Amino acid sequence: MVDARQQEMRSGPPQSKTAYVVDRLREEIAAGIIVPGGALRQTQIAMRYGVSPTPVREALRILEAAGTISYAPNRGATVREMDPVDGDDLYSLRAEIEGFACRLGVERQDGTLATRLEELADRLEAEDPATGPAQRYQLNRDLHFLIFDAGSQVVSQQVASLWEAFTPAVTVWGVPQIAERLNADHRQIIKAVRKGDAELAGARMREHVLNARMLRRKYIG
Amino acid sequence: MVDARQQEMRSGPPQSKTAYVVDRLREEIAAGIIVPGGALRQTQIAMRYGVSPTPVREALRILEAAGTISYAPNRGATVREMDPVDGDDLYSLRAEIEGFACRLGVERQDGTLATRLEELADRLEAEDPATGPAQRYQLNRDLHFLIFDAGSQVVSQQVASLWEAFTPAVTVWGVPQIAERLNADHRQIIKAVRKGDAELAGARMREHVLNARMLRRKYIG
DNA sequence: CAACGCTATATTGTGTGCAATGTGCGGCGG
DNA sequence: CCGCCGCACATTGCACACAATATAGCGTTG
Repeated sequence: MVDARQQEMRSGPPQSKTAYVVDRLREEIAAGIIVPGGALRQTQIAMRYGVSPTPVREALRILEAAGTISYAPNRGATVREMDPVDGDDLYSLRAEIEGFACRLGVERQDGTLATRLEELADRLEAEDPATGPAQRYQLNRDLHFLIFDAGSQVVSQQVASLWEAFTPAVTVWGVPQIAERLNADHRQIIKAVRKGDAELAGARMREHVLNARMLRRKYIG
Repeated sequence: MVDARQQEMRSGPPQSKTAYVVDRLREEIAAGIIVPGGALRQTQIAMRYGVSPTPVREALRILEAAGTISYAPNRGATVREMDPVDGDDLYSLRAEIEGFACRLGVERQDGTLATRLEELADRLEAEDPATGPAQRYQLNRDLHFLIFDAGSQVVSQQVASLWEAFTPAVTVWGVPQIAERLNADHRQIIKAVRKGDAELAGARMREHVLNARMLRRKYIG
């Protein structure tokens, strides 16, 4: 047993090795340690994480179903690479879906939502830029799903599945100009949430995602 | 080896047993042979389909990621049951997504789309009601994805993943009044496709799905 | 009599071995 | 010298055996 694994699994309830491998692979893909197009050899991954190939295979199936990796029968898995057009399309789709999910969330919110969002936005803006994009990405994600979860679990899950197909998007939070703009968007959305104006919040969320699409094109290419 | 399996696998290129099990489970869930809430015992399924538990486990992971079944650690999988509110929410989400996907498809279509759609609509309306809803459901699905695939592969895949979470919806095609109305909707959408009016087609697709939601509530819910 | 704990059983979770499949290199023939 | 065939290796796919975990039923005890 490798130390790293026990470290990781110490916190929280004991999870299955399959779940553990899924998490680790997601992390490493998001962090760019495993590059798009790179082959994922199951025996190699198994040794790397100190587990047998069986849970690795299950993890790969899960990631494939989520769209994070692509799978060729008898030839193994590779990290999915996305051409720019597809990336734009996925952002457009996100804009539509998250606009809707946000509307639903604001319609059905209890009174505490806006306050909890502000707290998250504070922490997000306070993040030290030196810590890398991963932290900010995670906080951003939490912020979005705080709204969606207030609406409908099933809808929120579907949005989550869309984000899975999209892990490389972490990188946008590495560009200060982008982060600044997206944070400003968040504040506008939260204002609408506080007013309880679901239509407005939804529309702003939609614009927010379209902004992210535009900014990514502009600064990252 | 059970005959049934060889029968099934004879057509087309040899697929993995995991894929085979996924297909079979989907079928049986869609057909109502495996009822929502029903437990899915992996050893039982393995024997039933003449494979070992290993590919069954992988299939269950895939279906779980797709949202078709839900999974409790150490306690096994059950066919996901959807309460009416969640069903409505999912239809609403589908309306937004498919409206967008349809817009995209019509914008990017080549000249043959409308004709191919009409052909499918003809076959769908010609279906003998006695053959049960599964055939019509499948044709309906083909019709929808013919449009979506004309737009963006990645978007279409995301729509597909949403349909997966939704297999029990087959039943709507068992009610003649519903089928009739949905067929009429299709014709209206196809008219807009033929005109190349992406906005209109998208709006009609959106309405079409909202109609399905309403009809399901009225005749089934 | 009720509630608790324990044990027996069923089911899932993981590791390991081997078969099936695909890939790349080296030799053979043109 | 170039192309093709076939063999050896690497990798995936599947089956099976065993370990870990949850559940149900029974007996015991307050």
